[in-house]
Amino acid sequence: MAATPQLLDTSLLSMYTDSLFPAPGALGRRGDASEAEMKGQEIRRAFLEFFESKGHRIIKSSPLVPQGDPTLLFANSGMVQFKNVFLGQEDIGTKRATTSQKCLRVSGKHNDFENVGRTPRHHTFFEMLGNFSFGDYFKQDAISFAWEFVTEVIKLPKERLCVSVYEEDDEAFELWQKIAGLPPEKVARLGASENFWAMGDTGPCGPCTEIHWDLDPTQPGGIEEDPERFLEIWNLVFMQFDRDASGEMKPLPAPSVDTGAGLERMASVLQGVPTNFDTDLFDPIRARIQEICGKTYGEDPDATVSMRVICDHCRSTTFLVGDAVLPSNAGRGYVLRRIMRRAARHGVLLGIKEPFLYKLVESVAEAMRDNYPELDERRSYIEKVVKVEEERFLRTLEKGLKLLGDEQARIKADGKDVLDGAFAFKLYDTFGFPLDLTEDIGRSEGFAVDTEGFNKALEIQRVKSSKGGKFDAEAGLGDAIGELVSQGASTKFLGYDAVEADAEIIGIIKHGELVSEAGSGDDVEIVTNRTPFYAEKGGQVGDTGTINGATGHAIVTDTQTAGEGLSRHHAKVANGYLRVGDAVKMEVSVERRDNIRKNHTATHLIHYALHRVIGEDAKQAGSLVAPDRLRFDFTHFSAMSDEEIAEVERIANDLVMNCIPVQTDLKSYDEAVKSGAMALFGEKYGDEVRVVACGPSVELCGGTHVTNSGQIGPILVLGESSVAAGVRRIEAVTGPGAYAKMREALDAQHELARLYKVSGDEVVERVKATAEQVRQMEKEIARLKEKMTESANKDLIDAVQDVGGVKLLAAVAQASDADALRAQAAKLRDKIGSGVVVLGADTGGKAMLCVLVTKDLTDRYQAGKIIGPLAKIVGGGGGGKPDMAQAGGPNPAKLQEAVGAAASQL
RNA sequence: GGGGAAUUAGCUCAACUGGAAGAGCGCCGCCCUUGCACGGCGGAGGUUGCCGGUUCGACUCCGGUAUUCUCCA
Repeated sequence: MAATPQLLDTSLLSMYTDSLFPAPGALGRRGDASEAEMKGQEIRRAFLEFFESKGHRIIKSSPLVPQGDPTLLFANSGMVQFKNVFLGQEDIGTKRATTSQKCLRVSGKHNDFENVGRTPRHHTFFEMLGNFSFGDYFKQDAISFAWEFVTEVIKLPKERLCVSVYEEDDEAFELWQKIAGLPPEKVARLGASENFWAMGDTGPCGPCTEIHWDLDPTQPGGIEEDPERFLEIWNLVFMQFDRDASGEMKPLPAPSVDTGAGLERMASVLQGVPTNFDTDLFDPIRARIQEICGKTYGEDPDATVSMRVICDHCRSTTFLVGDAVLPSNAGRGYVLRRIMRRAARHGVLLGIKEPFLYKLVESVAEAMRDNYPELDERRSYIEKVVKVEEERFLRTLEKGLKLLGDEQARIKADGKDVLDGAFAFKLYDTFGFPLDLTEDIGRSEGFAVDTEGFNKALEIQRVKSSKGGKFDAEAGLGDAIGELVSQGASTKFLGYDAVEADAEIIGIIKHGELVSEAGSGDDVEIVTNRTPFYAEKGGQVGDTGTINGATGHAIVTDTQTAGEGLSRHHAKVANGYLRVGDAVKMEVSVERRDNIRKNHTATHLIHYALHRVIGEDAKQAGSLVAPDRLRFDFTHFSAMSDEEIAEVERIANDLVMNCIPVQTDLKSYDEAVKSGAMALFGEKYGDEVRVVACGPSVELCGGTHVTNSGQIGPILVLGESSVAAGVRRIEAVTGPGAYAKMREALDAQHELARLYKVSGDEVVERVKATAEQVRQMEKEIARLKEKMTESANKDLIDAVQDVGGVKLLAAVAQASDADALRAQAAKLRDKIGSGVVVLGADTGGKAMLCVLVTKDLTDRYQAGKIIGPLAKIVGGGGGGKPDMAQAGGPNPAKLQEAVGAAASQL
């Protein structure tokens, strides 16, 4: 969202290069003794308390991973968690809010993350201070609040401030002069690209106004003349219009305010330091990096850039892992991996030779402790994740170095000094070896890299990838749902207490469009005002069942959520027709739902048992609760031992056998967490949450459960496996499914016992003994075969003939397969010392031939050449190496003829 | 979601255009030997991830599948 300070353009770099790399001694903060500089934490607190005093509620930062918003990878501004509030789809019980929001930005027009560290103010991770009005106050108050805070609370000198407004926003232009007393030349009118904000092509939008800090007041001119001299510190967005598809802007009935001020740059201004990285927010991190690499920040320009990169990236890394993101090869995890690898790469540039990023987690936690105490709690876990990923990357680099070394030898042998761009790309694309590292090595080893070829290959790959994007079959569905939502439709869920209910159809979607009626055979989405059907959420699959109306009935095959508070029933109309407005009776498939309940409660018990057995670091990383099975993914760095799995299963079953009632309470989030409920981190919860308790297992959960653990029946863990790096999966069955599985296993055991004629508990020993017996017998057979071959060879050796001074042994032998034939021929070859051996055999109706030539003769006779014509005789083909060849054919009757022809081949 | 790779002994990895599955480390046994990565000899350990196809013959080629790595979105 643009409701944020825009990150400075890289062009600033050239202008302020000098201040980017000041002499070491010059790094001190602004030395005004008259005015104690504010610490980052003090700025944050002052901001929140200031707005609290103006009637705002202080709200916690939401996690970096936005909930229920697939369009956004990460929270990138303060307003993200209030999106639905601004749209009027959610009520949080206050019209004024203020936050310090953790944000992450890795791409976008002004902030390619490759720039981070090279400029004074680019970050991937940063904090945004904001105040929000949801249809309450508007421009006048927003401006006067901001001005009061800037000039009276943090006391920035008025003469170094100026503002900008949207060129058509006369109202804001006037207000600044009136409220702040700014002369017109200090209020710049800027165009839409700078000062007009929109959430998307349609929807809420409006003008912005920004407060800027003059970096060099000795220069003449204002923002319009010299934009790069001014540092934007606060952006106020006035959500004023609603833009429709035609581009027409209608005024919103209750205009809103959304503001954002970057904490890091505000601190840099208040502390009088040249870059955000020099603020106290980074003190412990900078100190630790210097300690690790033994270099001094600010001394060497390249090293300083590397340290800044690491400063930034270790914050992103720590917070991302803390919000349950794991490094992976797709989506959010991939972004995390790239950030970490870039940091690791800069570590190498600083001369650090081993994993070090994980050591910075502690420093980040220390620097952010005041506002994010949870980092301390999760520290050991975060460190573990980071270290594992760093080690993985080092392995990747090693592999790449080896490949590069091989290729380097090759180009040197060819007398070239340019590394193929395609090879550099392959190294990068397939093995994750960074291009800049390849270039570095080239520089020291004396070869160039064809970067043009590299970029070409990258472009081809990019086009190929984006073309692969799946056609969005549900695109129309989103629009239809949106229309229903805007009509104020919502579905009340009754399924905690009921499995059937009367309801009214409020929407039917067919082929992505809203229709008024669905006829027999139609595949549709049916939306009702209330429903006992559980819509897939939190891993629990959607319910199935039937919807019956007076004129027809439909079979529900799945239920999904559709945006805020809406459920859609995927159904096929079996007969008759259903219409919007119809009163219907909705019935959930009870048996299926009961099995889901069992599996869901069992999932909680397993989760609890895992914590008991392998510790609190076993964080939930996903789950599936289906009628026939359950799956539970959790973070853990090694395979579980059989004993651990057995222990988890035992604990879970103990809880079942104790028949513990399951209690569900509605509580406030804070109250729930205080009472010890397990909340998933990285998850956003509403103010009121459901707490599901079954004995010692207490979790926040919106799913459906049994009423007593005894109803679950046996819990049987089927296996434990790996899903991704650092994530393990447990699969289990319960109730009837578990019983059937156990019955099956016992039946198999009984069958084995019967076949082996032993009692059930002796089966394992008996099978072991039998396997050993088989092994011994196989050995004995091999020994006997060899003996037989030897005696057969005694006869064959007499058949040696002399062909032009070369010994030739050509004969038909007895052999069961090609391997045996070859072994036999090898024995004969060793016996004759020098010569050619040609053996044929009938192996189960197939003709096999084998030709061996002793090494001293391979320059005159090649086994592969000799065998060709012979193979043709038996109707097949073959070949091999100079000293050994094999062939086969379908005609064993001609074996004698083939072997006889050998002499003529010499 | 789409592309590129990898999967061989307990571990790390070889095996050329399809033609006898190997090395180093580890393990077991024996010998030698009072010290640091001792040395020597011998041995066990393999359904080459799984399923299918092509071929006289597949670790090798083709298709599918699983897992891991990696790039792009």
